[in-house]
Amino acid sequence: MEPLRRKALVDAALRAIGENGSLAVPMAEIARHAGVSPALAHHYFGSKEQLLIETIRSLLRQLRADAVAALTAAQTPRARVSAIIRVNFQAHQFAPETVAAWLAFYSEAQRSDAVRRLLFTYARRLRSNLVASLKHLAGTDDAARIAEGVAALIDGLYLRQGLKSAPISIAASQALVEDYVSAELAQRQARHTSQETQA
Amino acid sequence: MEPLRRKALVDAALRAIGENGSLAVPMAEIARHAGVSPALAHHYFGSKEQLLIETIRSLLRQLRADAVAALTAAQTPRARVSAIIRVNFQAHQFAPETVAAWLAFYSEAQRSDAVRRLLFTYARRLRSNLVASLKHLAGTDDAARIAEGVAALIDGLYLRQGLKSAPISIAASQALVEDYVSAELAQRQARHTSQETQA
DNA sequence: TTTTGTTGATTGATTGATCAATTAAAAATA
DNA sequence: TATTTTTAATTGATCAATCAATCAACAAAA
Repeated sequence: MEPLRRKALVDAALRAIGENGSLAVPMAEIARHAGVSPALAHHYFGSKEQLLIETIRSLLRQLRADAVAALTAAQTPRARVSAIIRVNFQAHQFAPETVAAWLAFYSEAQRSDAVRRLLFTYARRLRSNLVASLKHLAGTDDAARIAEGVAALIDGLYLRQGLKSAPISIAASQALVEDYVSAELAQRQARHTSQETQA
Repeated sequence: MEPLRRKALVDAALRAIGENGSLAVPMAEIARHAGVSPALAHHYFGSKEQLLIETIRSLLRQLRADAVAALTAAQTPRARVSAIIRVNFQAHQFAPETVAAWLAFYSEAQRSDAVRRLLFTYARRLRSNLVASLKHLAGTDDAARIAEGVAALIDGLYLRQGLKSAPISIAASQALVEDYVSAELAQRQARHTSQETQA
């Protein structure tokens, strides 16, 4: 029973948080979503905070699995970059409830060290993956800079999607990031070429 | 007394929210920051929600004033774009307490229509200002796309700053956005030139 | 019988909001 | 000016609601 209940409660927490747009959703509501009593949620997770942390872990685990799969399929460095971008814009990542949950977690990171560590670890891995691929396409400095830009763009587009007043679609958001990478690489290419011309 | 108290309470709310990283800060703590009793805060604002809304209004008002000043000083379209970017990266906008408050407000926008409307209005004005200037430098479609990119970049860099695990400085963040604009405009220029060559 | 799963009832703490009471300031009146 | 009256400012005390957490009790399975 235990693994079943744990999964059901984690899924229920994500759903409840998404619906509510806040981590301040009562344990009772989460438990109701999972079809159990509030007492049982405490029995298995000990505290609300622990359940929330497990919920974030579950989100990140899924994201990582998707990323690994996408990266394995990609053959060239440029394709790897696109794969990373694509994973972050996957449909279920952009589902309103998921976006709402992410936003709530980011906000919570300001108070909880544990949550901050989790999000930080994810951010580092994302950057690391991006830099590794970009290094084949640009110098170390440019790779780091572009990686930071891509990560910020993804976060920003995510945030704006969360406001629902989104002026652009998911596909357009993804295209915007792709375009950023292309423009930056092209600009670097041009700089490089002009330097050779000058020399 | 009334205007004095209102201002003191709004400032106190911003500070308390920033310190706490959440809108869930008790009215009593906000009142304490302002040196008055909790009852007085209710007396002047009626409810906690109203005080929070006035607090956001105050933030947006300041930002708008800064933007107007910066835009007035800028002479060329490109300088206007830089001015808008610069204002958003002003030191006091990046103060930890301000970033924390912004994040909390974004999260709150998912629940409160009033808050969402306020943030949406600000986002629309930012976009409008950007597009107006960019139209002098690129076509309508490109202008809209680049404006969205700039806005998303600003939001994303802001978000990442909020996690404190910021790998890059404020100046570097600002430079990154500037570079995005330059790269996009250069890419457009290149596309345009090659088309002429082909023709 | 022992272990595991499960819940209803309850508790203790937090907190937004209210209100009667108090003080201080201002206005009106003598 | 002095006195009374009215208005504004302010607070301590308290209420009512919410909620995480606990626990004793019960059911089911091993």
